[in-house]
Amino acid sequence: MPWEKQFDVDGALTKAMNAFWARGYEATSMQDLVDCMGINRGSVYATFGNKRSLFIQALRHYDGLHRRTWVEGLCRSRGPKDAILAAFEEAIAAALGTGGRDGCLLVNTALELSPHDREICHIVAEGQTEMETFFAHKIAEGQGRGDIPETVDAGETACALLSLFIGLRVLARSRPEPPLLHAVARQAKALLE
Amino acid sequence: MPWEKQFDVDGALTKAMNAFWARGYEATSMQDLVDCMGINRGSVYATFGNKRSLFIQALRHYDGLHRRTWVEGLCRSRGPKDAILAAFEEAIAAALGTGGRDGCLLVNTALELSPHDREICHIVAEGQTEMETFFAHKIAEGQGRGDIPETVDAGETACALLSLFIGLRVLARSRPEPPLLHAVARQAKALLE
DNA sequence: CATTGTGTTGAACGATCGTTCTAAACTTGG
DNA sequence: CCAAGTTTAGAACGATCGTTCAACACAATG
Repeated sequence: MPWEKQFDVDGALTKAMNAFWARGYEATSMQDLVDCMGINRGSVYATFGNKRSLFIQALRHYDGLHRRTWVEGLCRSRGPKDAILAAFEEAIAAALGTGGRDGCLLVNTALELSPHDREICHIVAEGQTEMETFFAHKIAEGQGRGDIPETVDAGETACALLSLFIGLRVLARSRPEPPLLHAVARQAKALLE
Repeated sequence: MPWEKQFDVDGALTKAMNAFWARGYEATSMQDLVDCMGINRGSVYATFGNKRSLFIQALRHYDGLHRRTWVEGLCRSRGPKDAILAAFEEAIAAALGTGGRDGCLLVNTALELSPHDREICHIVAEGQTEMETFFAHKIAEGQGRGDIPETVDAGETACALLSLFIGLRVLARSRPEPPLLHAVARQAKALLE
Protein backbone atom coordinates (compact mmCIF):
# COMPACT_ATOMS: atom_id res chain seq x y z
CA MET A 1 0.00 0.00 0.00
CA PRO A 2 1.80 3.01 -1.24
CA TRP A 3 2.35 6.56 -0.55
CA GLU A 4 0.45 9.16 1.34
CA LYS A 5 -0.50 12.44 -0.25
CA GLN A 6 2.38 14.80 -0.88
CA PHE A 7 0.50 17.98 -0.27
CA ASP A 8 -1.40 19.39 2.66
CA VAL A 9 -5.04 18.61 1.92
CA ASP A 10 -6.37 20.97 4.56
CA GLY A 11 -4.09 23.74 3.42
CA ALA A 12 -5.14 23.31 -0.18
CA LEU A 13 -8.79 23.41 0.83
CA THR A 14 -8.16 26.60 2.77
CA LYS A 15 -6.60 28.19 -0.30
CA ALA A 16 -9.57 27.14 -2.43
CA MET A 17 -11.89 28.55 0.21
CA ASN A 18 -10.12 31.90 0.07
CA ALA A 19 -10.42 32.00 -3.72
CA PHE A 20 -14.17 31.29 -3.60
CA TRP A 21 -14.49 33.75 -0.77
CA ALA A 22 -12.91 36.58 -2.72
CA ARG A 23 -14.51 36.05 -6.10
CA GLY A 24 -17.55 33.81 -5.70
CA TYR A 25 -18.34 30.46 -7.24
CA GLU A 26 -18.96 31.23 -10.88
CA ALA A 27 -16.17 33.77 -11.24
CA THR A 28 -13.57 31.36 -9.88
CA SER A 29 -12.35 28.96 -12.56
CA MET A 30 -10.73 25.58 -12.03
CA GLN A 31 -7.58 27.12 -13.49
CA ASP A 32 -7.64 29.78 -10.78
CA LEU A 33 -8.07 27.08 -8.19
CA VAL A 34 -5.29 24.89 -9.57
CA ASP A 35 -2.97 27.90 -9.57
CA CYS A 36 -3.75 29.11 -6.08
CA MET A 37 -3.95 25.69 -4.46
CA GLY A 38 -0.47 24.89 -5.72
CA ILE A 39 -1.29 21.33 -6.69
CA ASN A 40 -1.94 19.64 -9.98
CA ARG A 41 -5.18 19.60 -11.85
CA GLY A 42 -5.54 15.85 -11.57
CA SER A 43 -4.84 15.93 -7.86
CA VAL A 44 -7.64 18.41 -7.34
CA TYR A 45 -10.14 16.15 -9.06
CA ALA A 46 -8.77 13.01 -7.40
CA THR A 47 -8.97 14.58 -3.95
CA PHE A 48 -12.00 16.85 -4.06
CA GLY A 49 -14.12 15.62 -6.96
CA ASN A 50 -15.54 18.23 -9.27
CA LYS A 51 -15.86 21.98 -8.86
CA ARG A 52 -19.19 21.95 -7.07
CA SER A 53 -17.99 19.27 -4.66
CA LEU A 54 -14.84 21.27 -3.96
CA PHE A 55 -16.92 24.34 -3.30
CA ILE A 56 -19.17 22.50 -0.88
CA GLN A 57 -16.15 21.19 1.01
CA ALA A 58 -14.68 24.68 1.06
CA LEU A 59 -17.99 26.04 2.34
CA ARG A 60 -18.15 23.46 5.14
CA HIS A 61 -14.51 24.20 5.87
CA TYR A 62 -15.37 27.86 6.23
CA ASP A 63 -18.39 27.11 8.36
CA GLY A 64 -16.31 25.01 10.73
CA LEU A 65 -13.01 26.85 10.62
CA HIS A 66 -14.18 30.44 10.59
CA ARG A 67 -17.70 30.81 11.76
CA ARG A 68 -17.89 28.20 14.52
CA THR A 69 -14.48 28.85 16.03
CA TRP A 70 -15.08 32.55 15.62
CA VAL A 71 -18.32 32.35 17.57
CA GLU A 72 -16.60 30.30 20.27
CA GLY A 73 -13.86 32.90 20.46
CA LEU A 74 -16.47 35.61 20.90
CA CYS A 75 -17.76 33.92 24.03
CA ARG A 76 -14.38 33.38 25.65
CA SER A 77 -13.71 35.83 28.45
CA ARG A 78 -16.77 37.88 27.59
CA GLY A 79 -20.19 38.26 29.07
CA PRO A 80 -23.18 37.32 26.86
CA LYS A 81 -24.09 40.87 25.92
CA ASP A 82 -20.49 41.77 25.11
CA ALA A 83 -20.20 38.64 22.98
CA ILE A 84 -23.05 39.88 20.80
CA LEU A 85 -21.60 43.36 20.52
CA ALA A 86 -18.17 41.91 19.75
CA ALA A 87 -19.64 39.99 16.83
CA PHE A 88 -20.61 43.26 15.19
CA GLU A 89 -17.40 45.04 16.12
CA GLU A 90 -15.23 42.27 14.75
CA ALA A 91 -17.22 42.09 11.53
CA ILE A 92 -16.65 45.81 11.10
CA ALA A 93 -12.96 45.50 11.92
CA ALA A 94 -12.62 42.72 9.35
CA ALA A 95 -14.40 44.78 6.70
CA LEU A 96 -12.29 47.86 7.30
CA GLY A 97 -9.01 46.03 7.84
CA THR A 98 -6.42 45.39 5.18
CA GLY A 99 -7.76 42.00 4.15
CA GLY A 100 -11.30 43.28 3.97
CA ARG A 101 -14.04 43.51 1.37
CA ASP A 102 -14.62 39.77 1.23
CA GLY A 103 -17.43 39.81 3.78
CA CYS A 104 -18.72 36.43 4.81
CA LEU A 105 -18.58 33.43 2.52
CA LEU A 106 -21.88 32.13 3.84
CA VAL A 107 -23.63 35.41 3.12
CA ASN A 108 -22.06 35.68 -0.32
CA THR A 109 -23.14 32.13 -1.07
CA ALA A 110 -26.64 32.73 0.25
CA LEU A 111 -27.19 35.19 -2.56
CA GLU A 112 -25.24 33.56 -5.37
CA LEU A 113 -26.18 29.90 -5.06
CA SER A 114 -28.87 29.26 -2.46
CA PRO A 115 -31.83 29.67 -4.79
CA HIS A 116 -30.32 27.28 -7.33
CA ASP A 117 -28.74 24.49 -5.30
CA ARG A 118 -30.58 22.66 -2.55
CA GLU A 119 -27.56 21.18 -0.77
CA ILE A 120 -25.69 24.45 -0.69
CA CYS A 121 -28.84 26.25 0.45
CA HIS A 122 -29.07 23.80 3.32
CA ILE A 123 -25.53 24.48 4.50
CA VAL A 124 -26.10 28.21 4.32
CA ALA A 125 -29.43 28.03 6.12
CA GLU A 126 -27.88 25.92 8.84
CA GLY A 127 -25.11 28.42 9.43
CA GLN A 128 -27.61 31.26 9.55
CA THR A 129 -29.82 29.37 11.93
CA GLU A 130 -26.87 28.71 14.23
CA MET A 131 -26.07 32.42 14.24
CA GLU A 132 -29.68 33.11 15.12
CA THR A 133 -29.65 30.68 18.03
CA PHE A 134 -26.30 32.08 19.15
CA PHE A 135 -27.92 35.49 19.43
CA ALA A 136 -31.01 34.06 21.12
CA HIS A 137 -29.01 32.11 23.69
CA LYS A 138 -26.79 35.02 24.51
CA ILE A 139 -29.81 37.27 24.99
CA ALA A 140 -31.44 34.76 27.33
CA GLU A 141 -28.16 34.34 29.18
CA GLY A 142 -27.80 38.09 29.51
CA GLN A 143 -31.32 38.35 30.87
CA GLY A 144 -30.48 35.71 33.47
CA ARG A 145 -27.62 37.87 34.65
CA GLY A 146 -29.57 41.07 34.52
CA ASP A 147 -27.43 42.55 31.72
CA ILE A 148 -30.35 42.64 29.32
CA PRO A 149 -33.86 43.70 30.33
CA GLU A 150 -36.63 41.11 30.44
CA THR A 151 -38.72 43.26 28.14
CA VAL A 152 -36.55 42.16 25.23
CA ASP A 153 -38.06 39.27 23.29
CA ALA A 154 -35.12 36.89 22.83
CA GLY A 155 -36.40 35.06 19.75
CA GLU A 156 -37.60 38.12 17.88
CA THR A 157 -34.56 40.18 18.72
CA ALA A 158 -32.30 37.35 17.59
CA CYS A 159 -33.98 37.48 14.16
CA ALA A 160 -33.40 41.20 14.02
CA LEU A 161 -29.76 40.86 15.04
CA LEU A 162 -29.24 38.18 12.40
CA SER A 163 -30.75 40.40 9.75
CA LEU A 164 -28.74 43.40 10.92
CA PHE A 165 -25.59 41.30 10.93
CA ILE A 166 -26.15 40.01 7.41
CA GLY A 167 -27.00 43.50 6.21
CA LEU A 168 -23.79 44.74 7.76
CA ARG A 169 -21.75 42.22 5.79
CA VAL A 170 -23.45 43.23 2.56
CA LEU A 171 -22.90 46.91 3.24
CA ALA A 172 -19.31 46.17 4.13
CA ARG A 173 -18.83 44.86 0.58
CA SER A 174 -20.42 47.79 -1.22
CA ARG A 175 -20.19 50.74 1.17
CA PRO A 176 -17.30 50.18 3.58
CA GLU A 177 -17.84 53.52 5.30
CA PRO A 178 -16.96 53.49 9.01
CA PRO A 179 -19.77 55.84 10.15
CA LEU A 180 -22.41 53.75 8.41
CA LEU A 181 -21.14 50.44 9.76
CA HIS A 182 -20.73 51.76 13.29
CA ALA A 183 -24.23 53.18 13.21
CA VAL A 184 -25.55 49.71 12.44
CA ALA A 185 -23.57 48.27 15.35
CA ARG A 186 -24.89 50.93 17.72
CA GLN A 187 -28.46 50.17 16.71
CA ALA A 188 -27.83 46.49 17.31
CA LYS A 189 -26.75 47.42 20.80
CA ALA A 190 -29.87 49.56 21.20
CA LEU A 191 -32.02 46.51 20.52
CA LEU A 192 -30.67 45.03 23.75
CA GLU A 193 -31.71 47.94 25.96
CA MET B 1 -31.68 57.97 -43.27
CA PRO B 2 -32.91 54.49 -42.86
CA TRP B 3 -34.86 52.33 -40.63
CA GLU B 4 -35.61 52.34 -36.98
CA LYS B 5 -35.10 49.35 -34.74
CA GLN B 6 -37.54 46.51 -35.22
CA PHE B 7 -37.63 45.34 -31.63
CA ASP B 8 -38.63 46.96 -28.37
CA VAL B 9 -35.34 48.08 -26.85
CA ASP B 10 -36.85 48.72 -23.45
CA GLY B 11 -38.61 45.39 -23.42
CA ALA B 12 -35.45 43.55 -24.36
CA LEU B 13 -33.56 45.33 -21.60
CA THR B 14 -36.25 44.32 -19.13
CA LYS B 15 -35.90 40.69 -20.17
CA ALA B 16 -32.13 40.87 -19.75
CA MET B 17 -32.62 42.46 -16.36
CA ASN B 18 -34.85 39.59 -15.28
CA ALA B 19 -32.25 37.04 -16.39
CA PHE B 20 -29.48 38.77 -14.45
CA TRP B 21 -31.84 39.17 -11.52
CA ALA B 22 -32.59 35.48 -11.31
CA ARG B 23 -29.16 34.04 -11.90
CA GLY B 24 -26.56 36.74 -11.34
CA TYR B 25 -23.97 38.18 -13.69
CA GLU B 26 -21.45 35.38 -14.09
CA ALA B 27 -24.00 32.59 -14.27
CA THR B 28 -25.94 34.29 -17.06
CA SER B 29 -24.32 33.66 -20.45
CA MET B 30 -24.71 35.74 -23.56
CA GLN B 31 -26.49 32.74 -25.07
CA ASP B 32 -29.02 32.84 -22.22
CA LEU B 33 -29.50 36.53 -22.84
CA VAL B 34 -29.86 36.15 -26.60
CA ASP B 35 -32.46 33.43 -26.03
CA CYS B 36 -34.52 35.27 -23.45
CA MET B 37 -34.31 38.69 -25.07
CA GLY B 38 -35.72 37.28 -28.29
CA ILE B 39 -33.38 39.22 -30.54
CA ASN B 40 -30.30 38.29 -32.46
CA ARG B 41 -26.80 38.06 -31.08
CA GLY B 42 -25.51 40.86 -33.26
CA SER B 43 -28.41 43.13 -32.34
CA VAL B 44 -27.58 42.72 -28.68
CA TYR B 45 -24.02 43.84 -29.25
CA ALA B 46 -25.04 46.62 -31.65
CA THR B 47 -27.58 48.00 -29.21
CA PHE B 48 -26.10 47.36 -25.77
CA GLY B 49 -22.39 46.85 -26.32
CA ASN B 50 -20.73 44.01 -24.47
CA LYS B 51 -21.98 41.91 -21.58
CA ARG B 52 -20.77 44.20 -18.83
CA SER B 53 -22.28 47.23 -20.54
CA LEU B 54 -25.57 45.38 -20.94
CA PHE B 55 -25.52 44.47 -17.28
CA ILE B 56 -24.89 48.04 -16.22
CA GLN B 57 -27.80 49.22 -18.34
CA ALA B 58 -29.97 46.49 -16.88
CA LEU B 59 -28.90 47.51 -13.39
CA ARG B 60 -29.75 51.16 -14.01
CA HIS B 61 -33.01 50.02 -15.57
CA TYR B 62 -33.80 48.10 -12.40
CA ASP B 63 -32.80 51.00 -10.22
CA GLY B 64 -35.09 53.34 -12.11
CA LEU B 65 -37.93 51.01 -12.99
CA HIS B 66 -38.23 48.97 -9.85
CA ARG B 67 -36.61 50.63 -6.91
CA ARG B 68 -37.43 54.27 -7.56
CA THR B 69 -40.99 53.80 -8.73
CA TRP B 70 -41.48 51.24 -6.01
CA VAL B 71 -40.41 53.75 -3.36
CA GLU B 72 -42.69 56.36 -4.86
CA GLY B 73 -45.55 53.90 -4.77
CA LEU B 74 -44.87 53.23 -1.12
CA CYS B 75 -45.42 56.86 -0.29
CA ARG B 76 -48.66 57.23 -2.24
CA SER B 77 -51.71 57.31 0.02
CA ARG B 78 -49.66 56.34 3.05
CA GLY B 79 -48.31 58.18 6.04
CA PRO B 80 -44.52 58.27 6.50
CA LYS B 81 -44.39 55.56 9.12
CA ASP B 82 -46.68 53.28 7.14
CA ALA B 83 -44.54 53.82 4.07
CA ILE B 84 -41.54 52.42 5.94
CA LEU B 85 -43.48 49.46 7.25
CA ALA B 86 -44.93 48.81 3.82
CA ALA B 87 -41.42 48.57 2.39
CA PHE B 88 -40.74 45.60 4.62
CA GLU B 89 -44.15 44.04 4.10
CA GLU B 90 -43.90 44.27 0.34
CA ALA B 91 -40.40 42.82 0.32
CA ILE B 92 -41.71 39.87 2.31
CA ALA B 93 -44.71 39.48 0.04
CA ALA B 94 -42.42 39.48 -3.00
CA ALA B 95 -40.16 36.87 -1.44
CA LEU B 96 -43.01 34.56 -0.49
CA GLY B 97 -45.06 35.11 -3.63
CA THR B 98 -44.98 32.90 -6.68
CA GLY B 99 -42.31 34.87 -8.49
CA GLY B 100 -40.13 35.05 -5.40
CA ARG B 101 -36.62 34.00 -4.46
CA ASP B 102 -34.92 36.56 -6.66
CA GLY B 103 -34.59 39.14 -3.92
CA CYS B 104 -33.28 42.52 -4.99
CA LEU B 105 -30.95 42.90 -7.95
CA LEU B 106 -29.07 45.71 -6.24
CA VAL B 107 -28.42 43.59 -3.16
CA ASN B 108 -27.40 40.59 -5.23
CA THR B 109 -25.05 42.79 -7.23
CA ALA B 110 -23.63 44.39 -4.10
CA LEU B 111 -22.23 41.02 -3.13
CA GLU B 112 -21.30 39.60 -6.49
CA LEU B 113 -19.68 42.52 -8.25
CA SER B 114 -19.25 45.56 -6.02
CA PRO B 115 -15.80 44.64 -4.71
CA HIS B 116 -14.49 44.02 -8.21
CA ASP B 117 -16.00 46.76 -10.37
CA ARG B 118 -15.88 50.40 -9.42
CA GLU B 119 -18.64 51.64 -11.71
CA ILE B 120 -21.06 48.94 -10.65
CA CYS B 121 -20.17 49.52 -7.03
CA HIS B 122 -21.04 53.17 -7.48
CA ILE B 123 -24.50 52.39 -8.85
CA VAL B 124 -25.18 49.98 -6.02
CA ALA B 125 -23.93 52.36 -3.36
CA GLU B 126 -26.08 55.13 -4.80
CA GLY B 127 -29.18 52.98 -4.65
CA GLN B 128 -28.43 51.97 -1.09
CA THR B 129 -27.80 55.55 -0.09
CA GLU B 130 -31.11 56.60 -1.57
CA MET B 131 -32.87 53.90 0.42
CA GLU B 132 -31.12 55.18 3.52
CA THR B 133 -32.22 58.75 2.91
CA PHE B 134 -35.72 57.51 2.12
CA PHE B 135 -35.86 55.95 5.57
CA ALA B 136 -34.32 59.02 7.20
CA HIS B 137 -36.74 61.43 5.53
CA LYS B 138 -39.75 59.34 6.39
CA ILE B 139 -38.65 59.12 10.01
CA ALA B 140 -38.21 62.89 10.21
CA GLU B 141 -41.56 63.38 8.51
CA GLY B 142 -43.21 61.01 10.94
CA GLN B 143 -41.70 62.87 13.85
CA GLY B 144 -43.10 66.12 12.48
CA ARG B 145 -46.57 64.59 12.53
CA GLY B 146 -46.12 62.98 15.91
CA ASP B 147 -46.30 59.43 14.51
CA ILE B 148 -42.74 58.67 15.57
CA PRO B 149 -41.28 59.76 18.91
CA GLU B 150 -38.60 62.42 18.96
CA THR B 151 -36.32 60.11 20.91
CA VAL B 152 -35.64 58.18 17.71
CA ASP B 153 -32.42 59.29 16.01
CA ALA B 154 -33.42 59.61 12.36
CA GLY B 155 -29.98 59.14 10.82
CA GLU B 156 -28.92 56.22 12.97
CA THR B 157 -32.24 54.47 12.71
CA ALA B 158 -32.20 54.87 8.95
CA CYS B 159 -28.88 52.99 8.87
CA ALA B 160 -30.36 50.23 10.96
CA LEU B 161 -33.47 50.01 8.77
CA LEU B 162 -31.30 49.83 5.67
CA SER B 163 -29.24 47.02 7.16
CA LEU B 164 -32.35 45.18 8.32
CA PHE B 165 -33.90 45.59 4.91
CA ILE B 166 -30.86 44.25 3.11
CA GLY B 167 -30.60 41.38 5.56
CA LEU B 168 -34.22 40.60 4.92
CA ARG B 169 -33.61 40.28 1.20
CA VAL B 170 -30.67 37.97 1.79
CA LEU B 171 -32.66 35.81 4.17
CA ALA B 172 -35.49 35.77 1.68
CA ARG B 173 -33.16 34.07 -0.78
CA SER B 174 -31.80 31.42 1.54
CA ARG B 175 -34.44 30.99 4.26
CA PRO B 176 -37.82 32.10 2.91
CA GLU B 177 -39.61 31.21 6.16
CA PRO B 178 -42.58 33.48 6.94
CA PRO B 179 -42.07 33.57 10.74
CA LEU B 180 -38.45 34.62 10.38
CA LEU B 181 -39.16 37.32 7.82
CA HIS B 182 -42.11 38.70 9.74
CA ALA B 183 -40.05 38.82 12.91
CA VAL B 184 -37.55 41.03 11.13
CA ALA B 185 -40.34 43.32 9.95
CA ARG B 186 -41.77 43.56 13.46
CA GLN B 187 -38.39 44.54 14.85
CA ALA B 188 -38.04 47.18 12.17
CA LYS B 189 -41.33 48.58 13.40
CA ALA B 190 -40.07 48.42 16.98
CA LEU B 191 -37.17 50.68 16.04
CA LEU B 192 -39.72 53.42 15.36
CA GLU B 193 -41.32 53.33 18.78
C1' DC C 1 -34.94 53.10 -59.23
C1' DA C 2 -30.31 53.35 -57.53
C1' DT C 3 -27.76 54.75 -53.52
C1' DT C 4 -26.94 54.95 -48.81
C1' DG C 5 -26.55 53.37 -44.31
C1' DT C 6 -28.39 50.91 -40.56
C1' DG C 7 -30.60 46.41 -38.70
C1' DT C 8 -30.73 41.73 -38.93
C1' DT C 9 -28.92 37.24 -39.39
C1' DG C 10 -26.21 33.18 -38.48
C1' DA C 11 -21.83 31.40 -39.00
C1' DA C 12 -17.43 31.67 -37.09
C1' DC C 13 -13.54 33.36 -34.16
C1' DG C 14 -9.97 32.30 -30.48
C1' DA C 15 -10.08 31.69 -25.59
C1' DT C 16 -11.37 29.49 -21.75
C1' DC C 17 -14.65 26.55 -19.40
C1' DG C 18 -14.95 21.98 -16.44
C1' DT C 19 -13.39 17.50 -16.96
C1' DT C 20 -10.82 13.28 -18.40
C1' DC C 21 -6.93 10.56 -19.67
C1' DT C 22 -2.28 8.78 -20.52
C1' DA C 23 2.16 8.24 -19.00
C1' DA C 24 5.86 8.94 -15.84
C1' DA C 25 7.44 9.20 -10.78
C1' DC C 26 7.27 7.17 -6.67
C1' DT C 27 6.56 4.51 -2.09
C1' DT C 28 5.26 0.46 -0.06
C1' DG C 29 4.35 -4.79 0.54
C1' DG C 30 5.99 -9.20 -0.85
C1' DC D 1 14.20 -6.27 -6.48
C1' DC D 2 9.93 -6.84 -8.35
C1' DA D 3 4.99 -5.99 -8.51
C1' DA D 4 1.21 -3.31 -6.95
C1' DG D 5 -1.05 0.77 -6.44
C1' DT D 6 -1.29 6.14 -6.09
C1' DT D 7 0.04 10.51 -6.90
C1' DT D 8 1.86 13.21 -9.94
C1' DA D 9 2.39 16.07 -14.41
C1' DG D 10 0.53 17.95 -18.39
C1' DA D 11 -1.62 17.22 -22.72
C1' DA D 12 -6.08 16.91 -24.56
C1' DC D 13 -11.22 16.48 -24.68
C1' DG D 14 -15.73 18.54 -26.30
C1' DA D 15 -18.51 22.29 -24.85
C1' DT D 16 -19.35 26.79 -24.09
C1' DC D 17 -17.61 31.34 -23.17
C1' DG D 18 -17.82 36.48 -24.97
C1' DT D 19 -17.14 38.64 -29.18
C1' DT D 20 -16.67 39.72 -34.20
C1' DC D 21 -17.68 39.54 -39.00
C1' DA D 22 -19.45 39.34 -43.70
C1' DA D 23 -23.58 38.77 -46.18
C1' DC D 24 -28.24 40.01 -46.60
C1' DA D 25 -32.82 42.80 -45.74
C1' DC D 26 -34.80 46.86 -45.45
C1' DA D 27 -36.46 52.00 -45.31
C1' DA D 28 -35.36 56.57 -46.45
C1' DT D 29 -33.10 59.92 -49.63
C1' DG D 30 -31.76 61.67 -54.28
